[in-house]
Amino acid sequence: MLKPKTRAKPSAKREAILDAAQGLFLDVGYAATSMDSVATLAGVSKATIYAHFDSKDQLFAAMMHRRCDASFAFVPPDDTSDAARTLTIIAERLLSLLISPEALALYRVVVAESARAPELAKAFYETGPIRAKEAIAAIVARLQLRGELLAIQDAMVITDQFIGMLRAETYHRALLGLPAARPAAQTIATTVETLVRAYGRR
Amino acid sequence: MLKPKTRAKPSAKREAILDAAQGLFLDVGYAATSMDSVATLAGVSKATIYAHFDSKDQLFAAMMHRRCDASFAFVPPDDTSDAARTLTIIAERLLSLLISPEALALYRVVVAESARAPELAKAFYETGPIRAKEAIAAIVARLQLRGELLAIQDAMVITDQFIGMLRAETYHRALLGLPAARPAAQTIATTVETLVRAYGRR
DNA sequence: GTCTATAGAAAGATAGAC
DNA sequence: GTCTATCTTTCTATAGAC
Repeated sequence: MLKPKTRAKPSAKREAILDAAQGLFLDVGYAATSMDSVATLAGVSKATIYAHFDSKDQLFAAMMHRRCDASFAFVPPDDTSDAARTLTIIAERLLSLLISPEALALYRVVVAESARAPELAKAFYETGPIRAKEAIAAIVARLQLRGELLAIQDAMVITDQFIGMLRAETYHRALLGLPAARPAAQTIATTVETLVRAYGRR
Repeated sequence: MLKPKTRAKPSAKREAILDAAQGLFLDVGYAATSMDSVATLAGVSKATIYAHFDSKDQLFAAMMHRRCDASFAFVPPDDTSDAARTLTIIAERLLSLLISPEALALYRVVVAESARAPELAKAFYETGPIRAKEAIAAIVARLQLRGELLAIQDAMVITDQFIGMLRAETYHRALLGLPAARPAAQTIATTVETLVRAYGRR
């Protein structure tokens, strides 16, 4: 048996358990989710859960990996347009990913558990945010090669600033469950403007 | 009796309870902190806690308010220097506040509980982040008045972008408990450079 | 205000039948 | 693999003495 238990072939009960665990972990958090409630929601017995997953921790980790794959699937756009147009499309796609209820809930619970389970936080970061970030940095680098953006700063740094400005207000408030102060479209527009002013073709 | 229980005069036992609650809530989270463990750590009986606080929720809220006052005391700098120098000092002070272990832990647990306790998240935001943000926006506005920064964009928007870029990588990784990818000083330097390139005097 | 003692419910995990 | 039943511990909150 080479594969670990948590990567076993999908079965109906196993998927039902993961679905239930996802709903509860993302809704009420790790500690407040009981294995009993997962069993009830999944329509199985608690013993069946332990037949598929060694512990509550491993169930949580399996749920997180499955959701990361689904929540951070960033689709890079064509980058044949000018900088402003390309960055705007990236911003729209990224922000709609980030402020989706599922992605927010996953981020909340991973942040909450990062002190208790550091390797989990690391796995999350490398399975989720880093992938989107590297995809965006590659596009920024190509914009620099084409002269659409000045190459006076590292593409990764510009990408970090890009994502940081996008997450500044809209995302921060959404993460705390507060109503938006500004429309997301406005945040996107001002972010792109600022980047183009700083790094756009002169 | 006008004042609510959670604002009663400080007593030795009450402070000990709050100290213990803070240590545990910030360390292991809300759900994983038991009233028993708070009592033991504070050196009091559990009944004494309930004599001072109506419930676990109210104990948490009292702890949060006390820590917000301590963790978000942003001291605005002189703003008689040029934009780059002023922004650098602000960035240094803000980032050292934000990535302090206490502020990170408080943010983690408030984010984690924001779905369960929305009014708590709101109180946190208004007692903590908003205060620092408005203090910074006021300085940005004065820099604009003095012509150190162009007034082509709202001071609040520039402030959001400023804070967003600062929190982008250093803070994001710190929040997840991951080692820093770059020194904070570098993030500060590139952030200030970008803002000055976009909004600095021509 | 502060304590001891405890009620009553619920937690994570397992034994053993099938 | 899946179930019922249960072990053992721990949880929030309270009763009642002082």
